[in-house]
Amino acid sequence: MVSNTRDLNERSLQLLKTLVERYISDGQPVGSRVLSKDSALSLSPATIRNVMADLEDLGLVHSPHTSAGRVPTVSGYRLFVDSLLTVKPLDATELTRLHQGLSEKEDNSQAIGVASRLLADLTKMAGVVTLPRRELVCLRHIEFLPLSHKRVLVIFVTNEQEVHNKIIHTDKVFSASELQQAGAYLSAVYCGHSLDAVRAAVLKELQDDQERMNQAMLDAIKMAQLAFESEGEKEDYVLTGETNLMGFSELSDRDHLRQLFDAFSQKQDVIHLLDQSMKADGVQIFIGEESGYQAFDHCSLVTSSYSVNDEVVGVLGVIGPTRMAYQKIIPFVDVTAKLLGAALNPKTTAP
Amino acid sequence: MVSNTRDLNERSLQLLKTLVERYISDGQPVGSRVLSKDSALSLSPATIRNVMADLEDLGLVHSPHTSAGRVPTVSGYRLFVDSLLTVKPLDATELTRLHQGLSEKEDNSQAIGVASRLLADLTKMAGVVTLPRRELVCLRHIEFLPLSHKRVLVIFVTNEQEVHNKIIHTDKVFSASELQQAGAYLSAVYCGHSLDAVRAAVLKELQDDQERMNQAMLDAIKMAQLAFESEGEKEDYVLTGETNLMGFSELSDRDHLRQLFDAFSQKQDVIHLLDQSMKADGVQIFIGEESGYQAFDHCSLVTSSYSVNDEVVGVLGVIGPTRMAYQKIIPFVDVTAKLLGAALNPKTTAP
DNA sequence: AGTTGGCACTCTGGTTAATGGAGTGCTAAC
DNA sequence: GTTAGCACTCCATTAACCAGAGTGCCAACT
Repeated sequence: MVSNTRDLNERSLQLLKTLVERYISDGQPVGSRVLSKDSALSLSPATIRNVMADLEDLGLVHSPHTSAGRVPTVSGYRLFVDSLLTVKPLDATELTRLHQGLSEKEDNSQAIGVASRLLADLTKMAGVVTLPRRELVCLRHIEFLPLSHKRVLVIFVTNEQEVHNKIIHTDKVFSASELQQAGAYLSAVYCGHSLDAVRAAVLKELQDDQERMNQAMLDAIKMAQLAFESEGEKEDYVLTGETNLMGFSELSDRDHLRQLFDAFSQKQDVIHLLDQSMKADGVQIFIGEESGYQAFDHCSLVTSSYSVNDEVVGVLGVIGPTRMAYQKIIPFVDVTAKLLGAALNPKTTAP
Repeated sequence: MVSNTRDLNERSLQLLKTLVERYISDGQPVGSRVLSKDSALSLSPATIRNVMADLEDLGLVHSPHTSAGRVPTVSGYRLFVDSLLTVKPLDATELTRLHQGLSEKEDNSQAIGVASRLLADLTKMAGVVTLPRRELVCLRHIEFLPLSHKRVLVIFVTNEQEVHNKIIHTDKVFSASELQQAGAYLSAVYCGHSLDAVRAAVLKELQDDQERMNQAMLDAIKMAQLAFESEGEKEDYVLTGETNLMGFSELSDRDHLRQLFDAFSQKQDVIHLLDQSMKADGVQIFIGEESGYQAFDHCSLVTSSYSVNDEVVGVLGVIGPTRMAYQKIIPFVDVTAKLLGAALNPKTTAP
């Protein structure tokens, strides 16, 4: 079961490679005869059958039934993408479409949407892009509006133009003008800092001795604390082209499909998965069950983190059947990530 | 092909009714024998066959093949829901769940989401709720923030706590304080008016002689015009439980399913359809092809508009296979709409 | 020792035929 | 107008069969 490159000679690897390539393009179990013709090696089908038996022992390929050809297993795909695969450069039309779509957008969230759509349209699979991380984003403006029942509406703007809002509950009733002052004060003090930094600073203020602050400042700080606490949880993503997945026979089973779409609408599992690939940079791949989520058992996920100002802020990727053209998808996801990073307006730098 | 109640005697209608009910509950074409037993009328299967032949001539039922029972056609369903159906009252547990879920929410958009989920969960089909109409909503606060390149970020708050934002392009560059003044001015003048009213007032100002306004006021008005123009287009809805639809055998065809889900993600057809039912109040039903959208050919849509302060502000409904339990769904959608209307915080009344 | 041709064997997928069941339409009798 | 009876049609399931594809293994070859 150990699938290590060292266990196998050059020839076996070569054969595994052509087998995977062939299976990816045809979708049919591939037998010894076609493999014999397909591979550069000139070997008879019989020899190839011997090799196949070895590969099967190693758990790299699998035969659906006695007289079918072989199909790559998850480990087979893994070995393929890790050490065998030769990436295909993007073709020109795809590249131009990417460039066109992702040239400077005036609106970041628009760029996210476009990226997701491009991923889906060009790969004919599902495209997913996470929204850029909040913590790394910097505060530009904040204000408060009074609501009824000791509730306050917080509106804050980050980066160039992203508007967020939240309702907080306060201890006492504030007048509109008090709230306005608080907003002005906080805007003045914290503009240009990242949300992370603001959160930290606010906490520190609250712990420090509060002698030197007047009541209004203290109230403002308290509200800021409420506004920004646990603001990190609302991660989200834009998913496009889910319906493309319904076309694939390997996913067309009703139950699988349903599990998958359920996962999409509950979002949680997908977010976890994407989060994982945020840590590593560069392209990351989850093949079939590797993801650990049952819903994705028959899917693969090719992701790449994207960065603004050399800082990883999000992840994007493609979801499709395990049998996907990794040679093309991998570079494709890679450059899309880079282009998206470039397209996003850099955050206004902190003073 | 004319399916008019007058063309048919009581007995035929009675039989059609039991046929539809039976088909709804079983999903099998219903034959003369079962119908003979099911109906209160004591008629022999042979007699029933005669009646069925009549109903078939009228286009109310249809036989999948020579020796299958009958299945209601779209007109059959239509006649059923229009004149034959006896509504089933909601059962207690459903009612309590609705009440619980839709008791006063602090956040309107939260209530919308809950309503959608309840519709989906309790019917085991897909639930949809449109966001409340913007035009009827009243302005509470507006302000402007400068962006680069003559762009301005508009943030406005409507009703109690809904925050909207938009980027507009201005003729000249404004400073932050100019923009702040403009916001303050507009907020002061137009707060409490509906967006519709504001839009109208702004236009009027621009057409009137502008002598009595200073430049700053004029700029403010112009920006308001930009901010509110064509703001009506962004209609949207919350759809839940789409995946429930994958369970129905009549929709499980890959192509149909895909069309349907495509329609869901493109939204526009669904919006059109929902818009239509916004006009009529009370429950509205689209059966199969009646909707006019191919994607919904095998679906039915039961909707009801919901109102706040006696004004229709949105629509909600359930999407499922044509063969759905209309007797239950109709009252269900009806009360959900009423409860949602009640749950939504009434808009702050205009002065 | 590795490679190859040959051959028996297995499994699939499609086609055909046969059978039973369900339900109809029609006719003739009530 | 209603009903029983009957012939007929169509579907679904099962079994049988066949051709095709591909394997595994053995014995022969290099």
